[in-house]
Amino acid sequence: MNVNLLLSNIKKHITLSSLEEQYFCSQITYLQVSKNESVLQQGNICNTIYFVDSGTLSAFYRTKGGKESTIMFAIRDWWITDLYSFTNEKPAMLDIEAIEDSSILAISNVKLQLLYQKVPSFEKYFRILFANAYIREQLRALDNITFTTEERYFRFIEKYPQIVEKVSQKRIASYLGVTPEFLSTVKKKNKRLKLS
Amino acid sequence: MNVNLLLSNIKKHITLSSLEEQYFCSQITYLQVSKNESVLQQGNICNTIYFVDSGTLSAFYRTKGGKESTIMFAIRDWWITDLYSFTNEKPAMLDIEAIEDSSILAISNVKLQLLYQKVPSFEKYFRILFANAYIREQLRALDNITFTTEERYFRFIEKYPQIVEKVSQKRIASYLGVTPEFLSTVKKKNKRLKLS
DNA sequence: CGCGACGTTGATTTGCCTCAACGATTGTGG
DNA sequence: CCACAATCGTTGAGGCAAATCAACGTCGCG
Repeated sequence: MNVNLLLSNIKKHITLSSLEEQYFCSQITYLQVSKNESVLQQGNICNTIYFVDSGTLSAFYRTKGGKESTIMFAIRDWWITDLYSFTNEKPAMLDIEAIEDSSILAISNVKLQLLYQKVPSFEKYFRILFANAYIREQLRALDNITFTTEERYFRFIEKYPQIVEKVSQKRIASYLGVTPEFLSTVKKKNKRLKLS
Repeated sequence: MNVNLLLSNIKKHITLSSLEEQYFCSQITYLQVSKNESVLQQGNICNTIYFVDSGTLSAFYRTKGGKESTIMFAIRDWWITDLYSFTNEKPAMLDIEAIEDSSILAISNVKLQLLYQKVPSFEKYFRILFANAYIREQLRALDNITFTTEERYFRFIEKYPQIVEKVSQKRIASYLGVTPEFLSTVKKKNKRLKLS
């Protein structure tokens, strides 16, 4: 396992002594998941947070009708979990799956609580992470209630080009809350405009 | 000024020595705002976070077209700020206004950073707060992309009855991202259903 | 090779918006 | 304290955006 990416992510926000770094690494576990493999299923309690070292994961909600609503994508250098289930120890609403072969670092809830105690600067690290996640989601809500589908689509591909590379049109539609068919016509319309 | 509500909120998550508590209180400022008064205007840098001791505030985005998109409401016992502007020290996208006469406790960015240093358990407090805020916004995004307007309306009034008491229909529509007219017809339709 | 998922296109339907008009309520200046 | 203006919620007519359903070509995969 390779913790360099994760460590350099952490060091953007806090500094660790070499002892602390060592302790942290001893708490991390490594796992590889292949495309379409699941790391969390709706109904189970999510007791792990995942850091994507390589590959791409997606978290989504499966409605009774069988439709999927994508909550988030996680590419290289992103954390992902069902934070609701994780913090409240309630059954997960979300599924989390790899949408390509991926290498993942993981830390359990129990070990994270210990980590907070032994290395309090991780409180700061996750305080910053959650604040940023909150800001992102707030901006997403703003987009959802303010802009048309078309505008939201182009704002998305501008904001997350690295995700667009990795993820099918269908999943982007599911993230935006529209049908794949409609996304297709939006693209076509704008292609014509560009050419003329 | 009365800090009891805020202190009891904090003590749900962390414990403070009496010295720490005293220091914290010395950093807090008190302000009263009357209905329609603004505490933040789009374009200004937001360097304060606000805790609502009594009353109700709302944060919203004003589009070029003059439409307003409500990002959040803050009632008694809630924090509110433009966190994007606050953490990045960039011009605020949001306006924050009192929608009824309100009593507010405030702490500036500078003082908050000091507080983190002097009383590190506040890292934990805000870590938990931001995590919860993140979860809430994620669930909101899920609602936005998964459910119809009608379903979202009833989920909202069920989830936030205390907000519904305080806030006009127009603002709820603006929070849900629909027109007040349409919300009106949704209500009417369901009133008829209940009666029959 | 053949099956199944994906992206595309078109016809039809539906949800929601726009605009306009109206009473009811709130707020405000004389 | 009243008269007037302004805002809010409601209702209806008409239009547009997006969903649904169905059909088809393409590609990756077993």
